[in-house]
Amino acid sequence: MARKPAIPGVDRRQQILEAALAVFAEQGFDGATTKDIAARAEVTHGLIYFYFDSKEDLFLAAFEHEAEGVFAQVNLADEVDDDAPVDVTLSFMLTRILQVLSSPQAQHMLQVMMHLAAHQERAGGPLRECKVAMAARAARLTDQLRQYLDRQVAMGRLRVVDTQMVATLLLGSAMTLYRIKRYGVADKYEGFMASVTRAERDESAPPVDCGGIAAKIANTFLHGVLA
Amino acid sequence: MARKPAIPGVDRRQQILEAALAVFAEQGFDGATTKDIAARAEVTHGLIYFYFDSKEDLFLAAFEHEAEGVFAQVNLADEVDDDAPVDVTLSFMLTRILQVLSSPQAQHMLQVMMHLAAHQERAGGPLRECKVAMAARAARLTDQLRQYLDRQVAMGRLRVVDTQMVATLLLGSAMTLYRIKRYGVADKYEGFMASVTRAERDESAPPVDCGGIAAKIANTFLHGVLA
Amino acid sequence: MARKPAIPGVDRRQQILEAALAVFAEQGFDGATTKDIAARAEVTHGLIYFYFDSKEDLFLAAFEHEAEGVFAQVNLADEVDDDAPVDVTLSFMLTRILQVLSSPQAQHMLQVMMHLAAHQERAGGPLRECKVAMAARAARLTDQLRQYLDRQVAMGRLRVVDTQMVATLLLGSAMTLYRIKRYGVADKYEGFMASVTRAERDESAPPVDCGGIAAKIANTFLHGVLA
Amino acid sequence: MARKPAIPGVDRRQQILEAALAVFAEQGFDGATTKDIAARAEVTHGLIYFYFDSKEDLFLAAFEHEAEGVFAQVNLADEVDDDAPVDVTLSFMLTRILQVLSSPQAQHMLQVMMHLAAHQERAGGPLRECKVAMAARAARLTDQLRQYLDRQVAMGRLRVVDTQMVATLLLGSAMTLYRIKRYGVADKYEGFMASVTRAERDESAPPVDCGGIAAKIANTFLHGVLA
DNA sequence: CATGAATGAGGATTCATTCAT
DNA sequence: TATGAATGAATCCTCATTCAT
Repeated sequence: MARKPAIPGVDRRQQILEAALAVFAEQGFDGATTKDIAARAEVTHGLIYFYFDSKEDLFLAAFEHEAEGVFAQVNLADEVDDDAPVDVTLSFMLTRILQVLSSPQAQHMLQVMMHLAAHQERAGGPLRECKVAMAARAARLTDQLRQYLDRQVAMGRLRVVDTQMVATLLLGSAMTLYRIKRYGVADKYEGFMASVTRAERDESAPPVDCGGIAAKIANTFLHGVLA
Repeated sequence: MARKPAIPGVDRRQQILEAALAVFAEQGFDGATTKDIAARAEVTHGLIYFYFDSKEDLFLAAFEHEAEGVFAQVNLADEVDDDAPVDVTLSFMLTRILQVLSSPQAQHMLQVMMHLAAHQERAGGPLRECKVAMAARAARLTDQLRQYLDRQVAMGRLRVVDTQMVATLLLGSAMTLYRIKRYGVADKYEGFMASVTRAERDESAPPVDCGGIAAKIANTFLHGVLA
Repeated sequence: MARKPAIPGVDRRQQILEAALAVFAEQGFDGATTKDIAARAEVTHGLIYFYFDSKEDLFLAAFEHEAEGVFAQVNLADEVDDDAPVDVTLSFMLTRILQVLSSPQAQHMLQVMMHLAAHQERAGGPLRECKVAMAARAARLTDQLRQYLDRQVAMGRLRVVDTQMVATLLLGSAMTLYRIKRYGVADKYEGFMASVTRAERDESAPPVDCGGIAAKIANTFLHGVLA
Repeated sequence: MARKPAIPGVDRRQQILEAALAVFAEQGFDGATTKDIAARAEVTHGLIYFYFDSKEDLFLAAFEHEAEGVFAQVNLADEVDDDAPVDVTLSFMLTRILQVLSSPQAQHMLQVMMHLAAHQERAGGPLRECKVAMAARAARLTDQLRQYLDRQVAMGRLRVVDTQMVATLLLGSAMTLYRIKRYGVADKYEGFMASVTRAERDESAPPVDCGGIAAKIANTFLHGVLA
């Protein structure tokens, strides 16, 4: 895991990849410059083109590089006990996801995803495959959660609802709260759009209580808010 | 060479503003070029600088121009009947919001907001005030919803929960489902991130059933999913 | 002499001419913008092109407009008394010239002349005639002074010298000292190039003692500095 | 497309610097275009920005680059013999200065100085430091000459006069005559302003007789013109 | 006369990309 | 591998100039 080895010949490619993800996260694809990336990687500008064919190529590589690692860690299917109480299992799943998304690497990736999501035209190019790949990975997560819900419905533990929708809302809610906890403006501005509006640089933000968020969400969705 | 004020009723400034919002929505601030905007507005490149001082100025103007109009239409507080059944009122509120967000203008604005949300560094400049202004507007919505929830809790119609969080989740969920219905990839890729990953150009997309979405969300949050 | 009459219809052309000279004086031909000139003249940008064909045309007009007036005031030939003592006459002539150059109008003109003098290529265009016209006017001054010197040499009051050169040096010295007194950096930087290096905006500079400068120069040139 | 470091001995930066000085000399700061400079340097437009941050940066670099070299060659103090006859020493000093100013590099520099001198507003920016630096260098020259004069006054060889003024006039006169000899319009237009009005491109102008000019000036100032 | 909107060419600057070394 | 110089297209912006009203 030698990072930035100063000693030449070691993994410059790696350095570039990491720097690129960071810069793309902050500035977006268009806003990022290859020179910035080189500087961040402590590498000469030209070297980028030894390892990568183009800015786009670099973007793809940097993104997939991290995406692979991050998503490999989340596999809801393997660890689920269908017989455990629903609230426990649900909390557990959401906690797991939030924990993975909390890693610094995942942070950059999520940020890049937001840029990707915002773009339209540009995505007509090769960046599109990136979006599709992401969507697939995301879909896998939702699917696993939905399948769990389906089984619980079959077991009579949950009432008959649109499980696809519920799975989607559960995961979306987790993301929303996570972003607010991490970047959210204190009290006033917390809101559904705050999630979209706050994304400031604050690497040193306090760790988020993943378990707590997960539990609150699970409780709300399971019991509802009616008296 | 003063040309085409031929069409006298047409306000060039307006055309530029609208074209700008559309292009910024598609490409983001960095990706958009003033030339593209001019072309879209069917205006010469130079004219932009007659009306606006800079690309940034144009961005701000275009954004605020629309934001004002859009948010003015959503005022949850005025139309709420505290005595009506909770599910009716809640559905009504969410429907209202979704309807407003469905307008083409709002679409562009939302897209731009996503770009804004994704950026970090760039926001250090004058674009930041834009984000802050947005956050404030968004917060107002959440607040109104939360206050309604608070009153219902006081009336004993809802159990005691974190109303701020619930309000946030309700609005966030509405947004998520809306995006999926409108842009979502059919079955497979619908997922919590699909909301973030799909945002293709499809002006001719079928109208979204705002009332339906609202009702489903209200039902889920109110009653929970337990059997 | 109604200046800037606010009441429309009056001499807008005049206003523009004056503003143009001032701006050209400060910024040079290339540095000046027609918009700046319009603003200074409190006139709309477009109006300039009603009165003048082009920036160049305006430059020429503004320059000649003032040059005519200024140079008309200096006519050394008419007022010279060949029989008066040389030092008196010489002082008188130099004083006269310096006084004329002290007027605000002349200041702008001189400044513009410096810009003109500095340019080469550009002068290949129509600005060249401007330079030539100036040179002719300047030459007339030198000639008149030289003719006076020639007559004094013939009268045996001056020794036989290169009168053309002396005339040139006398006028050049007057200019040099004038500029230093008016714009010069206090003590340290006064120098032969200071004349070329200092030309700051200071409309409110104290009036220069034209007579004093003239007397000192006359004395120096007449008697020399040897003990 | 890295091309022509083919000619390895040629320093591109140097080429640009020289081309810049030449173009700035001809056109002034505003009139010069970076494209012109690039063309003159036989370099692509973009390369300028590899070596310099901006047009202004380039201007400063080009100017100081040459100024340093030129002024280093003129050091009146070192070579003066206080005991030699005044006319000899004075002629020597002026000759020295004129010779240095005759070099092609110095020519460009002087031209640029004239542009600088003519400007006011623009100088409010970073170009101002340029002017100040120049003024200081010029002042050094005058000082050295004045100190020599002071010593001669103390030795009783010169009468008591305003040595600062005389030094200034001597140097100014040298400059004036030099310019006239080099660029002056034949007979008619030679005059005190011709110095300011003529500055045409004529690289192939005949060499100026520095010694002759110097001698004539020294003679005039020392003995005066009275019979 | 006067205005202000409109135009288009050009200017400084940036940036992805290439290539000799 | 690695460097850094070099390229040229594209970008944002300015400005002289024009013209309908």
